Amino acid sequence: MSLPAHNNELQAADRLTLYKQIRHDIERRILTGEWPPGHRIPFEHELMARYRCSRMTVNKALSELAQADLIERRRRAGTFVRRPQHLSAVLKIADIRAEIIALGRSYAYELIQCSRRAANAADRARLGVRKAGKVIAIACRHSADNVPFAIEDRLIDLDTVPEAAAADFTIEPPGSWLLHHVPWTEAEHTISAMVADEGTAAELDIAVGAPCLVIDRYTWRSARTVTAVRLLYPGESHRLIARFKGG
Amino acid sequence: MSLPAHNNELQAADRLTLYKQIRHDIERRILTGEWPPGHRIPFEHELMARYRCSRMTVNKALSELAQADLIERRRRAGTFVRRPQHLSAVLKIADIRAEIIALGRSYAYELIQCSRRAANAADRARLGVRKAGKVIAIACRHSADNVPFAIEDRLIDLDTVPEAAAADFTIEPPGSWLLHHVPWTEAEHTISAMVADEGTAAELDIAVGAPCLVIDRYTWRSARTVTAVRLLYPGESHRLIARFKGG
DNA sequence: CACGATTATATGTCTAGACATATATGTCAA
DNA sequence: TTGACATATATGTCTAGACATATAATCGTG
Repeated sequence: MSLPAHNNELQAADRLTLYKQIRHDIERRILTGEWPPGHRIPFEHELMARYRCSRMTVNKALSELAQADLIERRRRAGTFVRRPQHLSAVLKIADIRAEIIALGRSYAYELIQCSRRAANAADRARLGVRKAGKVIAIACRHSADNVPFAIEDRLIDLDTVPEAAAADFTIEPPGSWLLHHVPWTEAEHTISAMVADEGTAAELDIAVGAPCLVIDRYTWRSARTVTAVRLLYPGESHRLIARFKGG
Repeated sequence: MSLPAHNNELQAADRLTLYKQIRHDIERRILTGEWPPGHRIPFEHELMARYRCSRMTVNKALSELAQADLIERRRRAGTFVRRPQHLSAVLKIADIRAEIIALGRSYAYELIQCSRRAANAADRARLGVRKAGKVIAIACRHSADNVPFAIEDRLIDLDTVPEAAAADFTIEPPGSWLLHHVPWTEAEHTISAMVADEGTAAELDIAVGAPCLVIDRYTWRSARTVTAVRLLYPGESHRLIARFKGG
């Protein structure tokens, strides 16, 4: 158990670079429970010997695991497997048009209403701005295979995104337009449920009183409000989602 | 503009380490739009000169930004600001007990039903397993300030988690127990909406026909099913959530 | 025994090199 | 014009050191 420790310790393919092999090796031991939470991972100098490499290489592997919250590193004490405090899922909310097309279904878009106006009190509250600027208010509907998929009710702050005044939202959904014209924003999402009132039921072609999933998204870009949107999905077409990390 | 370029280029506090200052500096330029999507970030050797440091230091900053999908690196071509393809939010689903306590509200837990049985067809479908093993089926309710907060309907696979047979779910919520005894699982979430039927309405103390948010979570651990749970939240107590990255 | 000062040590960051590798681009021939 | 080939170059990984820094453990002292 001494000579080619290299090959004994690693079971990943050789095509991976060394630090990635180390990272995956440690990740595997954590995820399978071989090293449970609280377990002290071998010191860097021990891993150097085990994998026959320099400390920087070991450090790169451990740094990435620490960044992913799988391990915790404490000076002088060592490196420990973390206990996940909360489930954490990555919720991917694609551009609806792209999402439907990616599902291989036909996409249709209808602009229900679009107006440009000075922000009223309700608009300002929704956008979280104080002074009265101009906004675009949009209502539209996304359909997949000619069945209503979601309705969208959106405000765009024209002070932040003046280019939006020139966009043609009869052709392009505002979400898609924004995604391509106002990149790298930050957003806050709130998810809730509601029952369809008469107007909603008509727009989504469902029964009054049927459940709907609501996603409210508020988007900004370095301290300036960009847009606020409410998306309504019929409850049965259950919504997405995905991925891991957690206990 | 030549001598202490160091101080000209960076505006972050000096207490940060150099590579973090570089990372934040570049991140800021991307997030404010100074460097829009597609923009080529200076080559590593240019950043070395700009920040007066070695290539490894620049590389560490850029590697982290690449890991966060803010930039894309292509050999021979250079490093470019990425266009975010989809909104991506980190949805943190805390242990309900911990979540309520963290909100400063009083937490109460009631076990409604708990039984141990051989998995029937419905159980197997829900857990995604083929062979018939033993399961624990649990129904319980979480309350905040004596108001129903969520009801939980859960199956635990005893083949994967035999220790669960010894747990006392009259005292500890199964989610909390699992979090502390079966760490580092993976999970898939589905979010949808439904209206309360009679039973649900009674358990959540809401009206029949009121909206509910539904989170279905399926949890596994290295190819073995751990648990499947359905959480029902009254729709008004809108659900959480959070954070950024996206266009 | 309690508590403050000292020391040892594991991680955090950084350097100045090196070679590997993917690929954009230019060159040349068909 | 096009396709095959060679070349240049930016990133990817790695090394063998160095010093910094936080802190666990130890030692001394009251």
